[in-house]
Amino acid sequence: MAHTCIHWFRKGLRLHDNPALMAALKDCKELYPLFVLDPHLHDSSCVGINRWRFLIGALKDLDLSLRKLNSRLFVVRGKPEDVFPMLFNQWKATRLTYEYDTEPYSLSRDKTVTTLAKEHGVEVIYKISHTLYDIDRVIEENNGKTPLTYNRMQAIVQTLGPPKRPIPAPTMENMKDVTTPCLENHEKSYGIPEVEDLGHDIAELPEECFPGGEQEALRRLEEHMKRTRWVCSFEKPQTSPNSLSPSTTVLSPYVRFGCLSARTFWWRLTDVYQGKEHSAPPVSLHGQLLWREFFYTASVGIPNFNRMEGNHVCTQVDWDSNPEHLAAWREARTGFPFIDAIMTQLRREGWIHHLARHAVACFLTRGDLWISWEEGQKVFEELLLDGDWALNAGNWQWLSASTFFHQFFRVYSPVAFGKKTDKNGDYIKKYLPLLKKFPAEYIYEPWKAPRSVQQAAGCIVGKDYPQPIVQHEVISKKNIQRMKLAYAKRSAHPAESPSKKQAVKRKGTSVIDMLKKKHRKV
DNA sequence: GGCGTCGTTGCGTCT
DNA sequence: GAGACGCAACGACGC
Repeated sequence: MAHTCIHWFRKGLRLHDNPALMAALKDCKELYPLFVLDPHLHDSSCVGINRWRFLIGALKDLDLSLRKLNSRLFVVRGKPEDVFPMLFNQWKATRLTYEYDTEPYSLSRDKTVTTLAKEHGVEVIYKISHTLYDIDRVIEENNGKTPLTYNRMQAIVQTLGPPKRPIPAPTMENMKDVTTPCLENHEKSYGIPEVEDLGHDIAELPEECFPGGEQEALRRLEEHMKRTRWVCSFEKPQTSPNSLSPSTTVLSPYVRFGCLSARTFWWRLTDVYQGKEHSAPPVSLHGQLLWREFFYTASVGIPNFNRMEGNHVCTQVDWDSNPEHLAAWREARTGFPFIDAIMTQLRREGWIHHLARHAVACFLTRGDLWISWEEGQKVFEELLLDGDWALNAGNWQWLSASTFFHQFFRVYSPVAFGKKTDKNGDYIKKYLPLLKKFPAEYIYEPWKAPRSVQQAAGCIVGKDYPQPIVQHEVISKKNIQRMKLAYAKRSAHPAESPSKKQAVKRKGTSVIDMLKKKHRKV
């Protein structure tokens, strides 16, 4: 039987390494490539203008690639549970394909849509291709426990072997019996939205640094893979958070939207490494992909992963609620030029270096402002092009020393850290031109400059640029003590403690182990 | 259960 | 300029 198939693009905005799309093309007579603008996911309150533009770029690129295969992309607005019953009927669909996703919202959404599909007699096929591995399989391999360290993660992955090889994009040969019924008013009914459609003010549209789309992703990948020596010697901690142009690949937004397949990236790196001495995880580029896998695994295995409450591995901390401080951080007016420059770059370009994220995240949480990592998570979710649910939640927990990382006395200085890689403060001057004329010795702490120096620089601290909102030397020491207290409370309540919890869990499974042993004896 | 080791990327000071 | 050390001492994991 020849199928009428809807392939539902969500993440996975690409043609290469797209097994669900290939499954759609099997025994297919009519193909409807679909993207649903879901109000739950595509809302201006949680998607910043840069991310919205990136998505639109990715969709336009996808449509362009589909046209080359005599097909088109259909964009439909609405809740999936409303959209699909309508489309199943209208298109007389017999099959629905999509790429599996592990986010809690995606899981519940897909469950609902699958039920609806069954009610309409539509077969559902999904494939795993967003992550290197089947995440459930990773947890299973670890005896059902979620790995909480990278080392453990590496050990599991070792037993699983290398990830599957990516598959090529469909060709005209795959499409020879397939048509996409398109009407003349396709643009009107199923067109791709424009940037202004989400209600952002396009007059404030910053310059686009990282255009979305699969073609750009593959171009960018190849551009970097040509740099064999750089790839082989790549060590993340050695790259600079405050260089004037990115010191890393900036492939993360493309991997996040699935414009670039993680497996394609992985195996392309393997090609480059072939026969050469090269760096290794956790610091290598392979290592970076494994970090992504690590946080995806944690996000699947740990309930309430994006929250402190109800998250049993997360240290419970009595964070302050301080709307003024939070706003100052978000709006780049903390009075610490290094922090403010990073937050400016984030808002303007949608990407900041990983270590820059560390600096501002530590500052917001355990370092200085003592504000919940969940607040930071929201801001990153909105502004980062690569804002990924699992990675964002995982890294915020890491940096706030709530989960995974526990050496809370290692605090990033908003003054000293940036100096290590940018003594003159060129990065600060790029993003905060107000401070352009400040001499290098005061650029990280302009409030220390004598009045005459401030006047000569044309920028008075307290008038043109804010006073620092906290005294870092004093407050960071105090916060280490507060962190210590939070940890003490944690170990005082064994049920809340992750290690004890795991122990309880182990005890629970030991019953099963006993039963197993008994079974073996029988 | 106890103990030792290790942990992607801190800072400031000393040599 | 690079490396070692004290800071005060965390949890996860493995044996």
